Amino acid sequence: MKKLTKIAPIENLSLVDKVELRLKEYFKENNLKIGDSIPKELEFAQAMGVSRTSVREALLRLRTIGIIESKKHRGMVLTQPDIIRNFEKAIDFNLLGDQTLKDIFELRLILEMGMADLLFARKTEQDLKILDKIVSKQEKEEKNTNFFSLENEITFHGKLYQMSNNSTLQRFQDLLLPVFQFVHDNKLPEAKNFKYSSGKFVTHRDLLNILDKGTPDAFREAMRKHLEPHFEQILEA
Amino acid sequence: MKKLTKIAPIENLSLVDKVELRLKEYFKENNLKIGDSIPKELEFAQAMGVSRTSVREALLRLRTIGIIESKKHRGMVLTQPDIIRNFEKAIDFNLLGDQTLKDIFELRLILEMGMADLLFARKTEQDLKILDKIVSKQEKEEKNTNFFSLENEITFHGKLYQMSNNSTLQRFQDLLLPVFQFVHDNKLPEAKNFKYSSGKFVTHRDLLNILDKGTPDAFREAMRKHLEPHFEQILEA
DNA sequence: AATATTAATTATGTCCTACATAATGCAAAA
DNA sequence: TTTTGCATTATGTAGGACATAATTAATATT
Repeated sequence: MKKLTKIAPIENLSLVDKVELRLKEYFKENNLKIGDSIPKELEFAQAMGVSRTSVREALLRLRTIGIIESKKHRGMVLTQPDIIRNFEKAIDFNLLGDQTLKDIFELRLILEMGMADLLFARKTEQDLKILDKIVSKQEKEEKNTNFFSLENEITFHGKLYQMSNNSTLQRFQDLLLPVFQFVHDNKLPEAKNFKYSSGKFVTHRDLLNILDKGTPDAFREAMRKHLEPHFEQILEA
Repeated sequence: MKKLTKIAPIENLSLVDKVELRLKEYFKENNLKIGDSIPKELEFAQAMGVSRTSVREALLRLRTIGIIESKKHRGMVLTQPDIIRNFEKAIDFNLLGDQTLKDIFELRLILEMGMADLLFARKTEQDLKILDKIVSKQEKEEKNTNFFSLENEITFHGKLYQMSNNSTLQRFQDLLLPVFQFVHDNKLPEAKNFKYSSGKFVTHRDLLNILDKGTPDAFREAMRKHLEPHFEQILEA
């Protein structure tokens, strides 16, 4: 099919798309910040020469993302978008495809491998005590076994995320966990009775001891061994 | 203030919130998957006994997130949500607060520290050649200097993300980069003329050599040194 | 004068009806 | 068989009306 080189493409933005772009320009031109009030729906509609319905639909997009918040009688203000919220909804609707699930599973592993320096910089005595409690409880339940328990993993590692003192990371992990668990339960059928196949077995106790008295490098080495079952599965794919 | 224990809380979900919940239930009850068609706006409105406008607002939320896609004359289908898209918009509107920006800056570092195993598992000869070109070009420009260049960082590390073969991570990085750059340019005033303060200087060439012939552990150690300027800044805060 | 109550106003939330528009399907003509 | 024209379809847009929660102002009570 030969392209028509003399005919320019027709702009096919919908009216609501255009309104949204105009809103963005308006916010930038006026240097609006989080917390600032913005004009009313009717004011925007009149200024743009469109119906309130179209303005409403554009604003509704921004509301969904979290860029604005609206109150009856008061109007609307700019808010900091919650960058995790819509990720939550995607998961809630069970609409992530296999490839994305796999990506997220890997992303979780990458984060676990990458957070050592933050943990060492930000650990407190209180944190270590709580971790000790978690590990002691897990040791009682497991009794010298190498079986992999996802629930214990989630408890221990969840605490590590908390210790990072990075709230975005924590919120992100709250979402990664269900995905991780879903993939683990449904897509990796051999995982449930998994035993460590090679190398030294690194327990949560080992990790905690290093976190208490070791170095970030040593922690990374140990974490890699600890996560070996998962790495084995994804790196062979 | 003593709670009234005999009075049940008033449900204050808006009508559109309720419609959204019903839609979610409907999708789950009918086991709908990506690509499946869903009923028309009017059909939903009639079935739920609400106006088309309220259904439209609920559907518009889902459309914004990417859960559904609508076509004139054809109706709507379920799609895999693009989990990165709304993150893009948050950045586009310049509405992230300082704390979130800092979190994202750290998140980037964590990802860099964590991706070694994927790189080693998925590197190709082609990848290494391209990296060699990138590094050679950078070496020509720099000529035995320890100055930190953000642009070179972005080029080199961007290629690493690509090599991970994890599309979510790549898309995520496309977003992290502008934030990283913004924070670097605007929030870390000392960064522009930064020199390495301690330890052995690890270049992109060093990293590439290890990636070619070394181990993931060695790569992690080297990467940590390479990223020392950034880590210094966040870990002292 | 201070406080409580009521009324008025405000701006978003919801509803309804009508029409516009892009897209598909079908029938007729070439 | 291919092209054109028309009818139908379902989302997109418009405009008006009313509902509702929340704020402000006015009035009544103490």
